[in-house]
Amino acid sequence: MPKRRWLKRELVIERAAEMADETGSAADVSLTALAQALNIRTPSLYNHVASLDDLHYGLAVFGVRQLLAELRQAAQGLVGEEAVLAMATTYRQFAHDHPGLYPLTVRAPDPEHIELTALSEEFVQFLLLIMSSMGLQGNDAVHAIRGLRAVLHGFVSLEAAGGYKMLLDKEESFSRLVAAYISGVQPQASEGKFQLATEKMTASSSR
Amino acid sequence: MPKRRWLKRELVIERAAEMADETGSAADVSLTALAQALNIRTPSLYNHVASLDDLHYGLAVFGVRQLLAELRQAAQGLVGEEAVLAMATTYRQFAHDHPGLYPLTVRAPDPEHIELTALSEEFVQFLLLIMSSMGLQGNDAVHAIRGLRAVLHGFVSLEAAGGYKMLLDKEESFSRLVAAYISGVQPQASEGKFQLATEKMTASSSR
DNA sequence: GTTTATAAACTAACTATATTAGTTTAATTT
DNA sequence: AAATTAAACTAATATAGTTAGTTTATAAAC
Repeated sequence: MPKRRWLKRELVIERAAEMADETGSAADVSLTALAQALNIRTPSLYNHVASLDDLHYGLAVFGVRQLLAELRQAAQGLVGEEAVLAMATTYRQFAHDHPGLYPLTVRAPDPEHIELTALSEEFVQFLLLIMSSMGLQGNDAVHAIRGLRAVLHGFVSLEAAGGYKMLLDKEESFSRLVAAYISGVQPQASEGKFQLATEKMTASSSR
Repeated sequence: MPKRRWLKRELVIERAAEMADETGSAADVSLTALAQALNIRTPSLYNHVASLDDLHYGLAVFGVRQLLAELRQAAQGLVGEEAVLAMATTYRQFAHDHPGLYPLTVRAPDPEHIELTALSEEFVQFLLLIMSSMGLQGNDAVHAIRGLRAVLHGFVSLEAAGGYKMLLDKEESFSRLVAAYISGVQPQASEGKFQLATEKMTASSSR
């Protein structure tokens, strides 16, 4: 029974990610179960992760990196509505394929966690680029990103929670939702496609 | 130290709800902590709840009932866009006021749980009524409900997750999102306000 | 090639949590 | 006043995360 040296943090997290996606939730990947899957004793895991929380953090990094990569690939070469639609479809697919990992990608990073914070920032920049191709810039673009993430996350997490039990086609609900949001967020045609990043004086007031 | 007889399930759940909203998560209301708050020993809780899961179920019922009541009151006497906006504001406020309870209101009920299932059905009926006042019926209305819940849940849960860290006003992001969704989901003016419940042939295709 | 150092495994033990079994007792009902 | 019931109790168990201290295979240094 040799003392292996090849077991790295990355492998631990990958295995945990697999297990989380198999069971559908990261919450029931216990250190005990993970250690068993890796053929080591539970306390040995602490050579690779500092705590259960740290494992979850590692899973979050792992998940966000993969999600961002897939979204980038999906939107590659596309602009405007097409880019948003492609991204939306891929986002939803990721949530379906990774029911355990996905929820961990949502929690905003503790500023102390530089790696995840940087990834989050990349994510925002990527979305800003897409919004720019939609003709949205400055504050408008930030509001639009917040809205888009809310739409996507809301739909896929309600789906995962078992909502939408009626027989009606969920894909159509999703595409209608995204379409409705896009059409509602698009700048007026009269303003020209590329406006400056100045704050628009819209009707919506803040309190 | 008398053996009290006044401690009922309802009181246990109310106290648990308070604690969940204080700490911000139902997950860290342990039976031990709850028992201490009620001045009883942990196993005594099992006279009122069957398990930790059952406690969470009780909290879900408690939360959904309260949420639905507040939404009904908010939408009272309003129709169309105004009703939707009032409901949206109240929904978000509920999530803010009840950070521990709110997430439990989202999980779709196990069909075995008749009480929660009935409440869920009530919820849908309430939303259908509002959609009807928006001129949406039949499948259109169901798609619209799914979308609206996604929008609301998505926004408030991202907010709770600590997203939206930029300085930009969150209230404005929210009102823009709801406004965008409403404008995108509204039936075309040319079709008349009350159309029949026939399926529209829209562009969106399902795969 | 032997020695040394290191990192990763191990065992043992502790704490906290949910849960079950069996007992006692106060409050209600007869 | 007696009998019943329900809600509290004590005691004990299983599982989870975690820490401390030890052993040992691998990698580095001589």
